Amino acid sequence: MVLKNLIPYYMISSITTKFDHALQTIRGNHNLRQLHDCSFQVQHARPTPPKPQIIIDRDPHIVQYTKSISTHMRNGHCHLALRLFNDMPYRNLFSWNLMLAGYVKNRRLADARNLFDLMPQRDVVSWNTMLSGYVRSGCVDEAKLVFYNMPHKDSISWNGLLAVYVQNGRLEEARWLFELKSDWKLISWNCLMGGYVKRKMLGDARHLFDRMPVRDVISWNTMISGYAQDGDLSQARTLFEESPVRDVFTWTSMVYGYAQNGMLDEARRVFDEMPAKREMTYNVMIAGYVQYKEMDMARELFEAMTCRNVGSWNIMISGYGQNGNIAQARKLFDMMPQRDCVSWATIIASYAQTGHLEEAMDMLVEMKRDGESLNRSTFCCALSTCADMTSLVLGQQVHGQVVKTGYDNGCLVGNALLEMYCKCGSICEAYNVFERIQQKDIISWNTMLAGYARHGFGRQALLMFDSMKISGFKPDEITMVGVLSACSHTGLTDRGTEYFYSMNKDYGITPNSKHYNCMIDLLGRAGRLGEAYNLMRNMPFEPDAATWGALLGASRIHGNTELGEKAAEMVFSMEPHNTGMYVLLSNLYAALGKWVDVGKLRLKMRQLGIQKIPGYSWVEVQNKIHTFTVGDCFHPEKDRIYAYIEELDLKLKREGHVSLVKLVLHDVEEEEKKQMLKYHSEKLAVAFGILTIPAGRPIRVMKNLRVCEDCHNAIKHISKLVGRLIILRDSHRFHYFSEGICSCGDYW
DNA sequence: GTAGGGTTAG
Repeated sequence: MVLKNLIPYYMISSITTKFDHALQTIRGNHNLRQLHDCSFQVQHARPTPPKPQIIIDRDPHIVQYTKSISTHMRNGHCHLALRLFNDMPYRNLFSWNLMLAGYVKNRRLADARNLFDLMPQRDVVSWNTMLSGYVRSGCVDEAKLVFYNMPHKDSISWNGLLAVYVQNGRLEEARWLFELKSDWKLISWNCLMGGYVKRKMLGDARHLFDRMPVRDVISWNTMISGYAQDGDLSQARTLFEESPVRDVFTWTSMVYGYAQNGMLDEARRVFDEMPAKREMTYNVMIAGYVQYKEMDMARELFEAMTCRNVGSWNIMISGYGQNGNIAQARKLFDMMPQRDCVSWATIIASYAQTGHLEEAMDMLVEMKRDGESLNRSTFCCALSTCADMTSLVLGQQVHGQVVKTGYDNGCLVGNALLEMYCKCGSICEAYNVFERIQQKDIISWNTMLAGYARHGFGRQALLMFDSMKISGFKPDEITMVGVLSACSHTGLTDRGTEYFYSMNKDYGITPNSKHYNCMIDLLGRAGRLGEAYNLMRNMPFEPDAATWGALLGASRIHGNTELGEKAAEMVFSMEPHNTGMYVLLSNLYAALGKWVDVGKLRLKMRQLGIQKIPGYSWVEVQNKIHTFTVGDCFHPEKDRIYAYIEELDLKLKREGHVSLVKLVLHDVEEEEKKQMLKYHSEKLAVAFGILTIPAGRPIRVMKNLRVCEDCHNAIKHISKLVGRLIILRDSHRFHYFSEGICSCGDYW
């Protein structure tokens, strides 16, 4: 819960074990063709003994075998189980079923299927086991196939099919199936109701709940927690009062509901009333305090706990981390009697979030030293940290580890890798990663698209958009932000406008504030400041700092002081310390030669305590800069600039730094060039040739002055030639980019 | 010693 605000939602989902668990199988890519291409093989080395006509189930020898097989399977040692299985003098149906169930439990669906196909005979348990394998892995089609081929179906089989629909959000089909027969077991009622609750279809859930012939504590809990999580505490409370049975989940759901919605006193009242509390309930209550920044209350309860579990510690650490008290977080972390991977992930995320990126990476190293193996969640966390540090070198190291564990073609880790490479400006690598992801999801596509857009590859971004649609993905809000920003950064004003106005009709997406901001940016860049301003005025919501920032950016490009000052004023009223905007305004003045105003602005900044702008000088950059965009391809000195850049690259390489400077040039089609020329007035320097410097290492190198004088001078020289550097900074959480400009030699 | 449901926290 606490981490939700820190890292992208798909990452937080991964932290819950359940998701991680599900993920292992869902991403395992078990389509039918691959089912047969698997490692499982029953050895036929020893001649098959004469098959006993009657299966002697109680044969003590066989029972011994099956017991051992079961133990091995429980411990995840499939190969040992298989060896025993192969060694058995003969195999009864029970042992086959046991092996099958073992494979299913260990997520080795392909092996399970192969075994299933080899079975000399199958009973309803075999079929149900196979079905459950597909159900757990979310393979709807395969599950259906198994279900329809089953000679005999019992309530478990029916429930399996229902579950596979429910779990994959295919509630219409589930509903249809449910109406087919009337003798559903309680478990299936609960299953369908749970599906409605998960989808926030509380009306449907309640309807079902009211129709239920029998209810058990699970039915009540599902409904209560549904209301509680939806914030409908009065309904939850009513049901809670009515419920004939309550268990720890019933109580905890109520505490959770109140705590989540900030009704901490109510939550505490229920909590105090609750008999026989468990750590879980304490943790929920503490997490509530943490979320509403009541760290003292959280601490008090934490101290009062007689038996804390790892989760309790983790919540407290995350709470301190989130509230900026990193020292306290670290102290608790060091005090912990036991740590799990989440503890590490939390402390690392806390460091990363508070800007202590180096410490974050150090902890990562320490974590490995401590023997904690990186799992998917921690890999994601690590990669996200690398991305925030824009440290390609570290990111590549983590990537190496990922490859070793074989997580790299999974979707979750794949997406994290993708994001890391995109943020570190290594767009080609990003594309390689993208291609390797076996089952791409919408996030993969969105990340790749946004990556292209961010780095000025507008055309590729739009191509991505098309292939994404061809692959059967429906663009979502985030996709459209990427598309609009791609148009904006490529000068495709008309196309962007078209997308904006038709996205509701075409994809059913109502433009949100981010889309509007993109549009304002798009129009502003094209010099259509009036239109941009009007659009802002007619937005269905109040303009925020980003909106005004886009206008300020446009005003800077087109030298419109009046609008620029107004926009800046608005930004500063909302975000007085938005350094990027100070730089923009300062550059607007500088471009118009208003040096007096520049001076005034700098004075004001100093008064505000903004001595140096982090991220805007070569020495101080460290964390903020993701990509330096130098000049445009029509720059008169373009060739010389590139020559210098290459020279610098060589020099740095000679000093032993790997791939420090990377030059990316676009292939621009003739027609597009014309469009660009038309779009950019001569004054503009908009991204076209992109110099991408993975900021982490080289910058740190320079900070430590380990770079030779030559290189330092070369860098200075480049920026002088270019005249100015456009720094693309992305506030990645919003997929929206604001630009700051640093004047030549202006290393504050 | 074989197959099916709800759940909190990080």
